[in-house]
Amino acid sequence: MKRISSNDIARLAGVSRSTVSRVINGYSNVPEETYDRVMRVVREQHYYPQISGRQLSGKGSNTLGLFWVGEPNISQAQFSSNMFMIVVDAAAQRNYLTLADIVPNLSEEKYANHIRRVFSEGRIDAGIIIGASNEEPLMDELPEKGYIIGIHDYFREEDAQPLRLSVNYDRDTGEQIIDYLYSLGHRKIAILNGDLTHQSCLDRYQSFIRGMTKHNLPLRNQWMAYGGYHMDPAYRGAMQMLSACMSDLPTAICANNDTAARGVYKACAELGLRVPDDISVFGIDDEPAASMVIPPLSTFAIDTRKMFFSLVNRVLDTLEGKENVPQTEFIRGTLLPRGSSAPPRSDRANG
Amino acid sequence: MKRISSNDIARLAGVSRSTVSRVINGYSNVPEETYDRVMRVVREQHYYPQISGRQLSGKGSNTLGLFWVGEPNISQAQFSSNMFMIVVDAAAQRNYLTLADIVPNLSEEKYANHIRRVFSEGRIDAGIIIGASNEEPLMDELPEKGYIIGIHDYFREEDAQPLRLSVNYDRDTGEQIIDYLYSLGHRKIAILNGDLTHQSCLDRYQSFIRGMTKHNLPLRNQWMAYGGYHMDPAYRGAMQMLSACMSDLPTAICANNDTAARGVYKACAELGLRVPDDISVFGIDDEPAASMVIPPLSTFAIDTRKMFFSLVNRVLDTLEGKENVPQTEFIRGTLLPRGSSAPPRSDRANG
DNA sequence: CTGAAAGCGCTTACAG
DNA sequence: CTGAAAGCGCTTACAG
Repeated sequence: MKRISSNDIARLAGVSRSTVSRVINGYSNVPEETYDRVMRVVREQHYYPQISGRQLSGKGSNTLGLFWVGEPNISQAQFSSNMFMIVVDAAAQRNYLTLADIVPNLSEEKYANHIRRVFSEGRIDAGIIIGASNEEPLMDELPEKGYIIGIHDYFREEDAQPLRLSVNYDRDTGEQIIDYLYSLGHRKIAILNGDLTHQSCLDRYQSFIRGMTKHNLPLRNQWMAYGGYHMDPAYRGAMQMLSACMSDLPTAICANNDTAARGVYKACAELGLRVPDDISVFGIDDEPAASMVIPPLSTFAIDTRKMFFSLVNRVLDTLEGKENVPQTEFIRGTLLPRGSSAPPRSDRANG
Repeated sequence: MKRISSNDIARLAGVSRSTVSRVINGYSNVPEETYDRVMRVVREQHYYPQISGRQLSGKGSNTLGLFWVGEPNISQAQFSSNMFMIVVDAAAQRNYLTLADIVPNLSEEKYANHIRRVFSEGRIDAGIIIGASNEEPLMDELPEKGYIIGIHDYFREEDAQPLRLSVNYDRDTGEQIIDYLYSLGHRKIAILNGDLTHQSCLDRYQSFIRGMTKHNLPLRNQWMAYGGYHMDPAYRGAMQMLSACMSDLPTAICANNDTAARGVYKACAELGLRVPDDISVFGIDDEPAASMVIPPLSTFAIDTRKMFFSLVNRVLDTLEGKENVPQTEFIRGTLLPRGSSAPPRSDRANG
């Protein structure tokens, strides 16, 4: 497979490589006649300059990195699996290609090196990172080295870094859910947390607490547990929590996301607790399945597309030298009550 | 951001760039002592050679292209959205990065050029293509130009092309579904097709016909319609078909995939037809929601992961010069009856 | 075993 | 307006 080079185009068009380059890059100092002559040959030959040559002479790669930190097999978490395509789409709309890589974690040096390598080899102009914990040192190192990164779900108020951008979830998600459950009459509410080193989980947890405190609701240890992001850990967390307090059950339980809420459904079914008759269940995300489960899951809808378009656009703005690009943005979600939440039984009996 | 070059490493290690290159590339003719000295500096400096330099001197990019042809907003079709991540994962397992791009279609020259450009610029060593129709001329042009491509759901028996690989679905999917429905007692079966220029849809359609013919079942025009891949077109297709033959309804309806089957659910609900009491419904794919809808959807489970691992591995094998790599593979699926299919009412009344 | 040199395909001051 | 030349960061025959 012999590739055509700018030399071939130059020869065919009867000009020098310099001129070919000027035409390709749309420089102004080329007379129309020359431009047309060169451009015709370029089109005829389907010529596109080798990116390696371009890059070596100082141009960018027009490529956005996308690093997924975590399990690649996310069939259970439908919500996450869309993120990939949304980032590619957002980048494509600005004429960037997306170079994607998956690493299981960042704590092992070899995986962190994976990311260092992609930046260092000059394959990408900037990177999007999904799944990094808020304490990940690489998120300091990369921007310090001069690389522009955009991190999903990451917030560091104290030390801003001009080259580190992020996008975040509503910080009062938990409070909004508690407010709603409170308005239904719930006073005994349980929380199933995610991984608190992730900003959103911490925010949600704190915001649940804020809501509970505001309404003077009891914060009981046995009504708090780890549930994670997937069905299995949430199922186990809910089983353990609920079976330990069968004599004094909460009337509602809030999971860290919809997939975890489905784990709660499973635990409830197994313990003979009906949703929402015996216990109300809330998720977060509004993943496609949320409206299809029985009963339809009450949740807090997240606009993933909006989140990643905001992040990608701000990263590319920064890369292209735009000034005053906001470093982070909190994308507001929407409370979306469905059949899985109802007034607690005692209330309904009374009213 | 000043990057370190092989020159810097050479200087720090007291050798020439040639030797640095030999060490980096693991050539055998380097004494251990030299190797260690250079490698220590490489590690200390977190040095990774610029790919543009490497590529220009004739090395590959270690990158696999991934081209998605179609709607980027696939929130409705959960099944497809996993494909992206699976390809990235499969490539990562073989130490390739994945360069992804989305184009709405291939019939417009500008989008076809998008793909030509990515290959031509030397960004990728080979490419995976999802969503190309079986008649797409670009699928001939690319391998003829010397590019290795792996196409999802593409089959051309007549003219094989050594550089064109593909992965395909079961060719008797439809027949297996018909066999099962027949065994339940169904004799009046309707089909909702997808886009017949896509190999799988054509295969499914032909295989439905084969099954119907085998069992001497009637092939009626009014029991065949276009339903596509998404809820809306399937809903419309089912509405139109069913409302046109209310006096002589089919007892079962087969959709082209699970998402389309959910459109059929919606149409049935609207027409007052109960699933499966009045009509059985079958999907294909076994997407996550299939087991969650009410009633749980009978379907034909596809192992997407297996499909794409087969495709990616064969493409990379071919790229790496392996001999006798199979050009295509048909990945068998599994019939998965659930609550949405049952014997037709007349049978149950009788039996 | 190892260095000096050529070459890969571009872009961009520089000179005219 | 345009060409010749230098330079980007690698790898790889070639010589020694």
